[in-house]
Amino acid sequence: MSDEAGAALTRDGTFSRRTEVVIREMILDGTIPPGERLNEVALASALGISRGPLREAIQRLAGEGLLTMISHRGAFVRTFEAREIDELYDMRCAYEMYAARLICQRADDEQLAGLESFVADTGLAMDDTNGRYPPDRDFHRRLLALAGNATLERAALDTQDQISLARSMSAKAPTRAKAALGEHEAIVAALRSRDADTAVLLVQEHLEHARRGALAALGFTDDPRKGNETP
Amino acid sequence: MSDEAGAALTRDGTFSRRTEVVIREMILDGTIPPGERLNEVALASALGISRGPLREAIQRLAGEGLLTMISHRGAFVRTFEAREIDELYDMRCAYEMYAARLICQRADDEQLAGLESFVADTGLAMDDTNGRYPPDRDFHRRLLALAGNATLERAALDTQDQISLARSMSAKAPTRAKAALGEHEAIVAALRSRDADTAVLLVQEHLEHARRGALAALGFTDDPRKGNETP
DNA sequence: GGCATTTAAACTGTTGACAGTTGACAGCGA
DNA sequence: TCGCTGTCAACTGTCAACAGTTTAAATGCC
Repeated sequence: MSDEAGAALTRDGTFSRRTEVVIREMILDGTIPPGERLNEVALASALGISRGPLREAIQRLAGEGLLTMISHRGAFVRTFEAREIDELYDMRCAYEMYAARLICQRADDEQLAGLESFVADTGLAMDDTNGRYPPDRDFHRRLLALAGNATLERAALDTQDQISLARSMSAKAPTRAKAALGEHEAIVAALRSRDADTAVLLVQEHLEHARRGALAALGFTDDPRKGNETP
Repeated sequence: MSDEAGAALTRDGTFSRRTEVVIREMILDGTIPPGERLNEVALASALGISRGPLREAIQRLAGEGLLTMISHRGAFVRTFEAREIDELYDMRCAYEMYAARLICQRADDEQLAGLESFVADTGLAMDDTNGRYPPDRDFHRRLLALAGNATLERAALDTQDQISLARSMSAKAPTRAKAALGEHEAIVAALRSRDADTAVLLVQEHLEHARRGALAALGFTDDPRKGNETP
């Protein structure tokens, strides 16, 4: 990333796959902001490859929901309507609520202890974060990993990436760091006592809070299921 | 589909997109069975196009989980281990359990009445189906549509397609048609009375039955979370 | 005859060039 | 000045050919 673009894909593998990860990083970095078009000839020459493998990488990223493709007009970094963000949070709910259920069945105590100490450590480190809470993402990643379902984990991480991209449309940060930490602690406690119903409920409530925070930060004040308004 | 391959993509749109739907149909049809390789030059010439747009279609289908790509070896119609099928049923559970919850909140009585009459009609039509129950797929499609979340619906349908492909690895049909019908009726009843918790539970049980039936039909007898065995 | 090694065919990954489309700009007319 | 039209540059969609890898046959050796 700090390298020049052309040198960024000198490792092994096909150009197509390396290009995919480079562009994904550029999108999630903000190097290419939402709404911006990917000029194929410019991007290909910047990456030192031809348009063929670049286009293949673009197809895959579009399938992941990070790019929007319009016929004869090109690929654009995806932008999100309020409705779409709301739907993505539904997805997160579906994934993580079920993951919590799986964890109660499958995860061993050692794994849960690891998650618990992670929450404790990040709680100590969090003092003057001005409402930001960077470990939140990692907490959810670890949670999903403990469910022991690689398919579910990947799908959920893709959804996380889309939400992350959507949030990058606004510079406003969430302001509920301490609340989020407390909710994480409560979720872990429920998991440790293998209380699936409580864990699922706590995950749902936690994500509902996150949903409202995200929609507010992006300036979507109304109910996204009614009408749309741009910030 | 009944046309020759070359004439199958004469409608409007780009070659790449038309090729994508043609190949998806060929995979789900069984025209190209699981495990078979897609020979790019042969397939491209059969479709009357060049390898470029074909490869782009392949990338997208791989992203959907219908193809497996191996570097320098090509794209293969996906095959599934017991573990992967088990994971896919987890996904279905996550999607449809949450969909049931959303339906209880959002769907209006008219929509639920439509679903109810669909179940009633297919129940009457089902007499001598020898254990097969074709409307099952449509029931779940309708259920997902009523959740009012296009993102969730598409993801769930993709998972359905993957499961359908996995089941095509075996000719054995499920033998629980009447049980499935009864479970559908119970689910609809819970939805109509807006009893979210019951609906979610019934969906989960229904899908657990389907999971066991699928794994048994495919010859996976052991717990897929332990070891693997091929039928 | 069976097995390792070599060789050639087949196929994928990549490239550069061509063709059709889109969007913008200049020019014309009201 | 505003709107319409025709033209043009830029870009995407597509193609055919080249290069490197894999697979399979063919050869040689034990």
